[in-house]
Amino acid sequence: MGNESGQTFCTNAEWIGRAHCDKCHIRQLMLFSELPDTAFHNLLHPIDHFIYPPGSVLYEAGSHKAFIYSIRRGIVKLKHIAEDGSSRIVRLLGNGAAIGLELLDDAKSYHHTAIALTPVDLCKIPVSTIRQLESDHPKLCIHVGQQLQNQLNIADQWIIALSTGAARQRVAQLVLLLERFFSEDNGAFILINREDMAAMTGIAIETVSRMIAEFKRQKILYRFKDNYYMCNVAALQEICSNS
Amino acid sequence: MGNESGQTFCTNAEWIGRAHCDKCHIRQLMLFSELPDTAFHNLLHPIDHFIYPPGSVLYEAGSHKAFIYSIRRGIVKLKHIAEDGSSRIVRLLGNGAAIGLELLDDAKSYHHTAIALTPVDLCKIPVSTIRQLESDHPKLCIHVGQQLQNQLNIADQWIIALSTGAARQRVAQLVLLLERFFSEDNGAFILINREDMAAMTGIAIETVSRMIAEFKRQKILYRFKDNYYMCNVAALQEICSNS
DNA sequence: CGAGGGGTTGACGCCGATCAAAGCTGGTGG
DNA sequence: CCACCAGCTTTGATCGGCGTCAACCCCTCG
Repeated sequence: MGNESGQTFCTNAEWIGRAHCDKCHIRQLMLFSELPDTAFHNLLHPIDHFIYPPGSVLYEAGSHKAFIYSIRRGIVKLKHIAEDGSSRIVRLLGNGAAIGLELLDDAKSYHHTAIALTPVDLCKIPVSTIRQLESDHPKLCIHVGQQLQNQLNIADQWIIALSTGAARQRVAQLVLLLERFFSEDNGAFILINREDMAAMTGIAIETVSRMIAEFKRQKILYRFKDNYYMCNVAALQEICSNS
Repeated sequence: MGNESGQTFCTNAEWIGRAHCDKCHIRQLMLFSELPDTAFHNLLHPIDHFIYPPGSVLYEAGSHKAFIYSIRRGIVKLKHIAEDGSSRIVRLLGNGAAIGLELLDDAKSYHHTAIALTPVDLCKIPVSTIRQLESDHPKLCIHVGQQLQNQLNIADQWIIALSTGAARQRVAQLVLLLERFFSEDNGAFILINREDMAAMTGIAIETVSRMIAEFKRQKILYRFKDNYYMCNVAALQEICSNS
């Protein structure tokens, strides 16, 4: 329902350069933690490092690329687009997450469309490179498993918290989720737009807007600076648990 | 919202015996496919084989057991129970699936309550045994990954198909799901009860009942024998795609 | 035969989808 | 610097769908 804003022109990623995993200062947070530095010499296909602006489409559902993406910094939404054009966001993923892992099993194509929600700093890893590293270092397999388990936990939460109950409760859960996962050091977080909120909760844009506006009027949610907001966690939890 | 029917008395599993994985005729379908027969000699803790009647609780969310379950035959529902007693089913799993895998990562406790929906034939595998096998046979790790990827796919479908759209569409999707995954050789499948359908789709029992009754009246869904039903797949798909 | 549990159906009221219109805000160009 | 515009958000009005409460049916089991 409605086009992805900016999708048409924002795919201009900035290439930062060849990735140097052996010197990566955040590797312990990423897919390749625990691999020795030497693992990255003599890779068949190189790993590249990019920064994508918000709105960039990293990949589209059904397309046949062959890359896994490891998110260094930023937020990516995984979206399902139905034939009738309506869309549903099934997951948000942030720092340290890996996306496109379905290629390692099904091999055919991506299951979702991945779009940058914020500026996204990531490494683009050829599937063949993953396979090479996996065969040299079986431990990598464990980390892939952890990534999957983590995404499964997120998916379950999505069902339980964002897809269950009345609209007010779902939106409250959504704000709590943004607060928990995406707030900066100061505790403030970006309020994503209403269209995305609607696609995350499965309710209409106008209803989402009404709920958010209501929270703002009640000072449960208030602007901190620019598009950064803060919220009253206890009040939101109260709303969620009200039958 | 209502007790689990039969939950109170049905936990009397029948112990079939010590599992002999090396002689298991369906091992290629299970978690341990591709492991050599010798892998199962000298296990620290034994693997047991059970049959649970419908309604049995395999484990409860938050409990601290230390077993993975590999389903040989039957259907298990994974359920989340909220503090207010309402519940949501997040997944159905059938032949060849492994449940309780979260113990391999988080280690603390189960994330859901697992309940047998049909008679369930399964093997109960101590976590320590999985770890032993994993360290001896890194390949097992790949199969755990496949299980997780598969469950992630199911969870995504749950969000997209069962938690999105109008009640009629969700129930149609649910019937299609039962038909696809759980029909027998003759194409018939068990119609689960309305309470479970409601917990799967997040809509009220009465509304589910109305939709199912409507499908029956329209002959889109009809009794085959006992509690086995068949359905008109094309008609249901039509209902799903009607905006 | 009665009791009880699940399924179905009816009545009613509210929540939320939809259509419509009016703010707001940031960006652009005169 | 201001006017204008486009896109997003908010708000209003309306109506249908669905949750809720309640009654009734059907089947099974004691």
